[in-house]
Amino acid sequence: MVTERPGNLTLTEIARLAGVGLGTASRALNGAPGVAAATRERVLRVAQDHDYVASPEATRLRSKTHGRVAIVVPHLSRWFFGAMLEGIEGVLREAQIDVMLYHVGDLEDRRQFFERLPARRKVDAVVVVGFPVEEKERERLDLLGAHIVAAGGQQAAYPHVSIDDLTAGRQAVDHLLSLGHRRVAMIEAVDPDQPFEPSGRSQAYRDALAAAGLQVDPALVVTCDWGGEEGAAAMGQLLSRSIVPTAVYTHSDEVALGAIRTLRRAGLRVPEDVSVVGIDDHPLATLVDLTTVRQPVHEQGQTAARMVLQLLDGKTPQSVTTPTRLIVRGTTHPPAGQIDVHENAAGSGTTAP
Amino acid sequence: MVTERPGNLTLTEIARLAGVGLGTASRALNGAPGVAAATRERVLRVAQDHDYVASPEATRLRSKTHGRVAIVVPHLSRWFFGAMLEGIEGVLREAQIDVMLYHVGDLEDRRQFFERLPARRKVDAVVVVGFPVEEKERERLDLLGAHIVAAGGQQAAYPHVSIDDLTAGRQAVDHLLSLGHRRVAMIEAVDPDQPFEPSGRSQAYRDALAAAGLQVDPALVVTCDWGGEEGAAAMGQLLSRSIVPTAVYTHSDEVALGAIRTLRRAGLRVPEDVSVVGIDDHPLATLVDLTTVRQPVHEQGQTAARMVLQLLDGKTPQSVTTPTRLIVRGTTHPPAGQIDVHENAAGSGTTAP
DNA sequence: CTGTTAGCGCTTTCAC
DNA sequence: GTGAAAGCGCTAACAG
Repeated sequence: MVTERPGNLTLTEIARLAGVGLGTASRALNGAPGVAAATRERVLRVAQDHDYVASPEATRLRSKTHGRVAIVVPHLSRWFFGAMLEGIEGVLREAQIDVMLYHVGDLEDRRQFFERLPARRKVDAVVVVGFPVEEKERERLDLLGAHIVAAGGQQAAYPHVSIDDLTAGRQAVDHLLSLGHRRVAMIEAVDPDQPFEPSGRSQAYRDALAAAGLQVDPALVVTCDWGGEEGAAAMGQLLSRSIVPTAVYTHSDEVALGAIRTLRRAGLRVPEDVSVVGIDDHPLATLVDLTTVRQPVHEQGQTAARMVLQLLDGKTPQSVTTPTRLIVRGTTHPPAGQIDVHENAAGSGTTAP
Repeated sequence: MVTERPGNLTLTEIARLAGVGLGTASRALNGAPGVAAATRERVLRVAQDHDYVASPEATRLRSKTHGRVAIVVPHLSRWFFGAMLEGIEGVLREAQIDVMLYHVGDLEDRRQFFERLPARRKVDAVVVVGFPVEEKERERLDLLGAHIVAAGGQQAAYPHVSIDDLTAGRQAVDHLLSLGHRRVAMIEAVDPDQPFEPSGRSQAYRDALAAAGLQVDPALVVTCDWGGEEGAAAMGQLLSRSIVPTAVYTHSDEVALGAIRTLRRAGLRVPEDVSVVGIDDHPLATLVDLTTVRQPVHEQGQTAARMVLQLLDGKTPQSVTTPTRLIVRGTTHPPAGQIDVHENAAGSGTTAP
């Protein structure tokens, strides 16, 4: 419990205090073979007493490895990314690997990240969360000389884990269709801070309608930036058009919540007049009784981290697609006037404000 | 643009390629004085061409500093913590400082963190977010030999930034009181994963009632774990008691949302029958028209990071308390009938749509 | 088993 | 100005 210069003795000092050579001290501390039990014991005690820890810089300098991985995320305050981070960090921490965080909030941040590569020579692997890495960026990333894993985005280029947007979207739209809706609108969300990327969730809408023998009516589709307020505005646009939908499919729960607010403010009841479905199963979705498609985000994060571990272990991980599931709650309902269709909702009553 | 072994030449090699000595190369790259312009130019070009970056381990080994700070958070998927993280990371990144992330999700994680001190000898400072550090833990933290800053929690021990819970709570409760409410309930939230800490938000409730000349009725107070579902259950408890409140003060927006769901499911209208107020101004609050007390979380994060920068710069930062502000939206309203009290019939089947 | 000796890649005197 | 040399704290290879 002797502690003066808080825990920064050098190995050499520890060795001297324990009355052994530098090499022996090192071996003892690292559990390397070839040290007498008694000697090891003594060294360990001295180290313990002085709260000794090896200098990571020095250790890493020799060992060529960093024991660190970088996580690159475009957002930090959105639930999806937080949950992903939590999943990744959890298994990495358990493996005693340090996590470095890089936030690339907008295009400029992103450009800088790939140009400066601040993680350069600092990490053994990087996990890219929730955005597709472009060709040019991939070249830069190669310079890191680190393993790369993608989480929450389709990335043919790297081992990755994500949901199938095509399926998730189908689950949402098919649900509306099977309730009997025919005028199904879509609010498609794009991330304004990232390069445009054609979305599987949008394709799913077209596929679902086609499968049901319906035409896509451009008047029923509107695009907005990702986010609740944006979804609310988009719903406003939809309502200003000639044709009013009986159901709205949105790309995310946040957008769905915004849409619902607009609908209610316009005096429309949800779900009696208009049904709304989201994607994600955000923790607050259940609190507002939102029908949605659940994706296991935390789990995806864990899986991504395990893939990193495999990579560091010299193995080649398999990309995985995590399943999604429709969660029927109170914001979807057969269209007004429609005399009950077979499929029933599990949701309980909601209220208009 | 010559790149074979992806960006991992050593300074020695660069020096040789540039036809200069090791020392000169180092000086040139670091913008140190005493290098002929032409020479510096040449070295820079060679380095550029080979995508050279110095080995951080080697550099740090000599320089005794890490250029890294740790952020310790108890939650990652909750908006508050994500926003805080975003604020901190932003200014740190701008200062070219790397961020290491440590999640201490529950008591066990927390114990391990302080016992193992994984950030030991790896960071120049640590930012503790949203939880009070105990005496014992502080001793361990001292071992890090790093600067410490606290964000989002009252920590007399360290420079810190946070809101004043007493004030925030008062703003919420006083609002209800000023609307004319007299039967004001409180759902107080505690973090089940952290040691119990008396909350300023609870004290604010007592203070506000006292100031209004009202008694605290234990039947109107219920405690729950932090979170929406928990808030919903707590509201259920409140409704099962003899006396039904006309207004409910909750410690956070998530809890408020849960409470609202329960109220509506019980057939009570919000705000006509019962008013509800939260704290935080969660981004979704506006989408559900929740009256709340806003705290500038992102900004708190930025401030905390700037404090870190000052500390690293040898200065002594001043702790700061960020102001909060009541945001009146649609979930609060004067009590029904102000005069006539009994028309509530809780739990009956008056279910609105 | 254990002490000694090279470096890991870099920064920083110190001479020239 | 610039090169050579001395470490930063540690691990690994080498002799004892």
